[in-house]
Amino acid sequence: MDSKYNLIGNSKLNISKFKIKPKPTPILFNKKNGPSSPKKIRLNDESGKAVYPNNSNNKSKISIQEQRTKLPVYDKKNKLLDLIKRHNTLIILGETGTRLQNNGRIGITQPRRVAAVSVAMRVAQEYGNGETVGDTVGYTVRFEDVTSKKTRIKYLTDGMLLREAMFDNLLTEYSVIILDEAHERTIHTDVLFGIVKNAQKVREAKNLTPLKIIIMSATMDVDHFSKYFNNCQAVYLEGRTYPVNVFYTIKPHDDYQTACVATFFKIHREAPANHDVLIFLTGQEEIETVAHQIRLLSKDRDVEGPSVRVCTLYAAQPSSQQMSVFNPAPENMRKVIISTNIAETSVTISGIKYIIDCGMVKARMYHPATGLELLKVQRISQEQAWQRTGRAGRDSEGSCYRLYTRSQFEMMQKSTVPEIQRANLSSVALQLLALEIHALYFDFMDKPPEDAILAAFEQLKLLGAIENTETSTLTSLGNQMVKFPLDPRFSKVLLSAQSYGCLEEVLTIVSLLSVESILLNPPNKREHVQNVRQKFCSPFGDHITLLNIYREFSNVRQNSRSWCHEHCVNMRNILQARDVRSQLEEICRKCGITISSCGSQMDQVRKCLLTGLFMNVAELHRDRQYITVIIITLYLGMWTKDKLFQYIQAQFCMDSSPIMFYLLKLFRPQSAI
DNA sequence: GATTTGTGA
Repeated sequence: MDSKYNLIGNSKLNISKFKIKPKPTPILFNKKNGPSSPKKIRLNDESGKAVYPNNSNNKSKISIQEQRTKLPVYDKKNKLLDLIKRHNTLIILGETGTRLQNNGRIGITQPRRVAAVSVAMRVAQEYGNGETVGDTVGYTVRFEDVTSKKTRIKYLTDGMLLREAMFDNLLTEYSVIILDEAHERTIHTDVLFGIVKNAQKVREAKNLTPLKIIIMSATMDVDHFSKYFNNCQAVYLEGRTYPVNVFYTIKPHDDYQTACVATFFKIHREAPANHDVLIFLTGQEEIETVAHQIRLLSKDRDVEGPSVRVCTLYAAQPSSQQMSVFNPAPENMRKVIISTNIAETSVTISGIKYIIDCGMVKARMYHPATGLELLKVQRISQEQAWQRTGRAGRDSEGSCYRLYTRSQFEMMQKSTVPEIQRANLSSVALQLLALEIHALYFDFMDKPPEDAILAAFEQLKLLGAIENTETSTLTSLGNQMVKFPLDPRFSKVLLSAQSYGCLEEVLTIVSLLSVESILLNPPNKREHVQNVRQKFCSPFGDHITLLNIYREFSNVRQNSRSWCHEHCVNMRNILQARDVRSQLEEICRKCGITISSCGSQMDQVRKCLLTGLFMNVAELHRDRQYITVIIITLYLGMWTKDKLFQYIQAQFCMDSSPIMFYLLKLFRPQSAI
């Protein structure tokens, strides 16, 4: 188990013969005796978890039975089953599918939709008997429920199980809950920890069918998990991966972009053409500039080595471009993929021999005092570093170049701060209140900061979901808000819409605001974008502009793909908005809310938006900066938030008010109210 | 004067 990463390799590099602008510092790497093992124990069969179809095609043609016997877990199957039978809560380190004879369903959660769906398909296939997904083995994710009365093993996203828990906090449908990928510590998994733990306890006390809990994780920090689950038993499953040589730089390099380029060409000169390289950077802009530099330099006559295919990979990209990273390069060509942390867990690419890790990541932070979220580039954790390293050792031996020193590595945090400790908690607080739990007293594995919880309650109070911040019960408005799979601010806007007579419009706008941006802004087509969008622009603000775009999109009868292309609209995201919209519409209908349109009376829409989004109101200052009114008043220390709210409402109703109406998700704030 | 890591209901 300790020999997963061997440390071998040559530390002498010489890259000075390459011309790189700005003038490159030679990047020297050290071979150091790092930790002999990373923080991960994984079984290496993930063929069922391929994120994209291309990836699953390289599944070999051997039978399921043969594949099964080759799994590292195979020999330990009986021992494992025995342990599961004997313990009510169990932590499994490693990765496995499971089957268990019992009454009631087995629920297995995954952080991502694709994983839930593809693992369910694989397990259904394993089950045999000519069954298909939806029979004994099924899955439930948003927009898609492929289960039946027969279904005994149900895969679902962690967010989905959380939603189910809100209507049945004892999870009576299930006799076993398996929380997979628990080490990822998504907000949803973290809340589920407390909910399943409580359900197990209450079911036992009430003499109901016992609930078995299995936590599957790839982290070594078992003690933390075990302690939380009343010192339960933990099992290690040994994995199988190939050794990866790890190198550190001799001295620190602040300019990691240049260091990336230099290191790439060092590898490029030495390695055979079919050895692919994966580079981790923090964001779109960085990726595009490094890609540009590598493209230019690789065409330079003085540069030795095969020709290069440069692929970029980040979530905002259109999916057609994303797919291209899976196409193998021709025989005599090297493929280099430059990616954000999307390639860390969500997208798995085979054939990677080399990793270049810049050691940084862009992370979302939440500032409770102002209620604003921001993205900040910061050092990765050691766990993350090992995760990146591991992307090389999947098919064969590989190497990882870390663009930081050994001692910088040791200074890094051991593990990533769980999301729940750095997020806006208003949604979580609302969901817990639906279970009559006050978030301040919830049994978190890692408690979020108290001021973040209080800020969430403050927000819920301003929205009218609760009467005071100490309460554990919701108002009737709050109870309605819980029904929508949305940020509480958006739920509030939807529920106000009826009285403004504009639900038709608001359904669209809220859907567009709750998905990733539908607007693509390719840097080389800036003028085209401006021209083609002109006709959608509304003097009433960006929300109305978005509404106009959506309306035209839904009027396009044929070939919406080319329409999207022509108008630089992200097809994937606008289709997702359409799905969200119909889901929300359905929920409204079930609540008996009538859907009416305000025609061209856009001030109705804007007033309605304000009922939930008033915290984002900002003033435009002379230096063209937007400053939220909340920040201004907090800074001046004059007003309470209640007073602020009244002020904004009063201002809004006047005609020539100086207040700007501005949201975080807007592409170009332009509208004066 | 300029733009956004990644998930999820």
